[in-house]
Amino acid sequence: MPKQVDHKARRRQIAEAVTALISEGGLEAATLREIAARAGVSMGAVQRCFSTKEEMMVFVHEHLGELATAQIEGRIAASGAGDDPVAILTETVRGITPLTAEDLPWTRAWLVFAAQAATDPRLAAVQREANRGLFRLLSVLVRAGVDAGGLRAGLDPETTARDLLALTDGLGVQVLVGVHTVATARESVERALAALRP
Amino acid sequence: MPKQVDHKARRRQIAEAVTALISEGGLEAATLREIAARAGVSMGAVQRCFSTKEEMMVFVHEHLGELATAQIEGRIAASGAGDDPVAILTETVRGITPLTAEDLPWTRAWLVFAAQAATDPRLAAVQREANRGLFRLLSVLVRAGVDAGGLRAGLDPETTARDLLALTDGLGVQVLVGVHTVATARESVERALAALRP
DNA sequence: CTTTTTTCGATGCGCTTGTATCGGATCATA
DNA sequence: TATGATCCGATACAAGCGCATCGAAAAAAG
Repeated sequence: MPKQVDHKARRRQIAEAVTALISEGGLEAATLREIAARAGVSMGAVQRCFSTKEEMMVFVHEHLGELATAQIEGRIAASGAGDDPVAILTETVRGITPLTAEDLPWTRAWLVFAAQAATDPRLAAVQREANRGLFRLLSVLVRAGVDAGGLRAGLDPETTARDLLALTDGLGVQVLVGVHTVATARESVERALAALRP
Repeated sequence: MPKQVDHKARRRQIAEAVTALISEGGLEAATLREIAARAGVSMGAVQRCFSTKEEMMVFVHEHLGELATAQIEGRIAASGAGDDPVAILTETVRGITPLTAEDLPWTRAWLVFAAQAATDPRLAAVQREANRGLFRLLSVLVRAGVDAGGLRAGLDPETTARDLLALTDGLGVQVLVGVHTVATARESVERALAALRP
């Protein structure tokens, strides 16, 4: 048997390089040569991990989604939410909102991918599925929260979930554009969450 | 004197071609050759209107902003709002929200430009100024509405304006991604506006 | 009708991109 | 240690990009 390399790890490593490049200089800055240089590997290594660039972009998109999921789960665990649906909902919403300056890089990358997905059918499928998954999660949490009495009665789960997603996405855009700051975004999302409680 | 062409009109014509191409295939679809073909002129004509492509993109960005302004003013005039700040606020917010399927093309183009502005300092200045203008307008309208009694007392003008902008931007993203539809976006924005009234 | 100035459409150029190719280095196995 | 499959890094290549150039066409002025 010949030399063995950890493909999974390498793909992640490359995905992080792509994310960093995109958040700094947009899609056009993410060329194969720049990606290889940033990831610290050769161009040939990148080509062996992804047979085409489109396949790479799909993977990066999915990887970004997984990072978001990890961030959310980390928040839930760290907050000791247990199985309180309201606490889980709170941390989930916080996890997808730019709350500090450290969140700006992935927020920029997320915006670029969202724009790309709006005009590219293949990425649209990935983005759509990720967003629908988030939508379903929030719906379930809102319904459970209402049933448990932690949220206002009469709250429609799906409407509430949709509006929460719209708010966090909008905050992301507005923070990047400079109308909102991370501080006002934080206040805004806390106010929206507080308004759901009885 | 030699042949004369209407540069202003041509620039608008090219800007509309660029917007259409971007809303169909993203930034990468907007090459000089495609733009010229779509606008029905030669590549040389495009080059005489804009000395560089970046200058063209800035103009297109500004043009998109002017279209939005025109759409808002058209709504205000058509609704017979007069000088009622609440009615003007309502039509302004509606004007920047994707309410029907016809709004999807410019929503896509707007998202692409927002993403581009997040990573390109020159476009960022344009986008930032446009958004701040909108923010100031909404702030003034909210303050006037509160003073006139058409909006809830105790409403902070700047906070309310920021949140309205975040909502409309978020609705744009979510509609394009497929979580919201134009119908639910319409309901959502009307609900948000209704919540401001006393 | 001639002249002159601007616009037009086309072509060429240098550059960068994504992808394909290939000899040599590398390491588990026999 | 010899072997042979696998990975590496560099280079080659075609395509497409934005931009520059140039002769021909067109129209107002003499």
